[in-house]
Amino acid sequence: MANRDRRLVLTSAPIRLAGRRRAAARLQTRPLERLMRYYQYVSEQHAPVDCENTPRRPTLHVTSGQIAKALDVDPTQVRKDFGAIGLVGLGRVGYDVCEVCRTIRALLRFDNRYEAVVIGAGHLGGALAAYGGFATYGLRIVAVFDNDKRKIGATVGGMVVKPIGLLGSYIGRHQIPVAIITAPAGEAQRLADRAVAAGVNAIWNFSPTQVAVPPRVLLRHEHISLGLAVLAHRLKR
Amino acid sequence: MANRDRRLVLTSAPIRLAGRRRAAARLQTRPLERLMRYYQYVSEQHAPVDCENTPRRPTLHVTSGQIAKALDVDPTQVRKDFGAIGLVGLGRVGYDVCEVCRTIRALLRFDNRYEAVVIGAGHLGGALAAYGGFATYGLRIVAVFDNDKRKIGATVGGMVVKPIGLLGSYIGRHQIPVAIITAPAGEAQRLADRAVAAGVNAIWNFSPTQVAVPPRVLLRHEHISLGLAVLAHRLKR
DNA sequence: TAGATTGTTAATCGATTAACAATC
DNA sequence: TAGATTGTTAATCGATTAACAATC
Repeated sequence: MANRDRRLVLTSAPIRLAGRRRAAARLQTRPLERLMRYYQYVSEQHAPVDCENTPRRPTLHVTSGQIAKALDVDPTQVRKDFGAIGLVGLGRVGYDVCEVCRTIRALLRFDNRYEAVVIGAGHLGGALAAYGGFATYGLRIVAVFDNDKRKIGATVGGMVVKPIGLLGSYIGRHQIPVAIITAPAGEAQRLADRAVAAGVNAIWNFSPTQVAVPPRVLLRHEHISLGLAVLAHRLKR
Repeated sequence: MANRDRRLVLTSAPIRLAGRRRAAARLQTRPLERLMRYYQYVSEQHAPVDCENTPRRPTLHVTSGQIAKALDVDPTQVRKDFGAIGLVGLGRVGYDVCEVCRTIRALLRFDNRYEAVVIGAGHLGGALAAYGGFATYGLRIVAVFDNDKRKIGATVGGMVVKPIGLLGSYIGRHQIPVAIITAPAGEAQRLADRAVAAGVNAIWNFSPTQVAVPPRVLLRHEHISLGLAVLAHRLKR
């Protein structure tokens, strides 16, 4: 009975939105990453191509057990995470695949578009610039910068590499919120400083070193060698 | 006094090694990653070039507070992690920089050499193959495979791209323990299966999808878009 | 010595897992 | 109905933080 009341509340649009806002505000990195993994799995393995826009009948379902097994997490964890973002399942049936996808997309704001610049036109910078998959999550790379004369003017991921000298004015003029740093360790901090000074709100750092930014700027390190160290250590035991 | 005894024990080679083994066996992913970050920071910011082989006088020191501040962790955490791997500091002085580096290198077996193949000669595969930084941690990429005729025969990171058809025999003949997968999502599982069948002990997966492997095989996903989702979500609040 | 730093215990916090009634 | 699955509470576990004596 209490449960039934709750579902009624949750299907009422404005209150449900408020619920989502609260949940979003509270989401820590770990739960966020789990939601992301649920989304990847469910959208790839279970969802019909365009189910997010045109829900099908009969509805497809996925159980917490399926997700848990595929992603090597606890089924209870999945149900808890889903409950926390307002997803309600059906006993003996599971969760509506399209609703799962839609809810996570909305919560994580995949449909908000953000533009980014890549700083460093090396192999990794090129890989990121050329990778189309980020668009799914709302990120579009719009420019690539480098300070190597041999790279400036070359085409990377369909974009002409610009000199670092133009970085600040480009970010300012186009109000770019994200800078992706793929420069070598020795230059990462200096380049991050320039991007921050020009006004970015977030730094996504792929250089193999730590960079420091003011508290107002979001920072995420993508420590690739760190993953390697973990793998190597386990391999060597 | 108790402390003094402990230090004497720890400097006795065989017992110290046993201590390390125990510590290593217990290390979970999180602590391992922290140790790795400590190493990166201390070796980059504090260590003289070759201090691991030829310790300098006067000895350089680093405090848990310095490390904590730079890496945004708790100083107590640093001291605990260091204590757990047998590092002993000096009151009011800190930890011997070279000893920190040497101990972590030994514990994480950076000097053990492991060979790896890259499967997928796209931008990301090329970036990994060309990146020299992995050598620091013991990984050497020795071959790159692809099934695209336009890529086979091309040179990536100094290596000639081989056809996927040769993957199994190459891994078997050279006893390659690690396969790095940078193929598109749709092919990742099939390629992982082939690498596993050929005998690799570990899969380092950069494809934007989950792959499944038998329990005997180590698996590490490097979920790059996952980092993006976290960043984007925080940016959008 | 005085004061900064370590090493360690205890307290807190949060995340994970177990258990099970409610549900379809 | 019977049985699989959800939703939720309680218990466990581990990680983080606080506190402080010992140390240099």
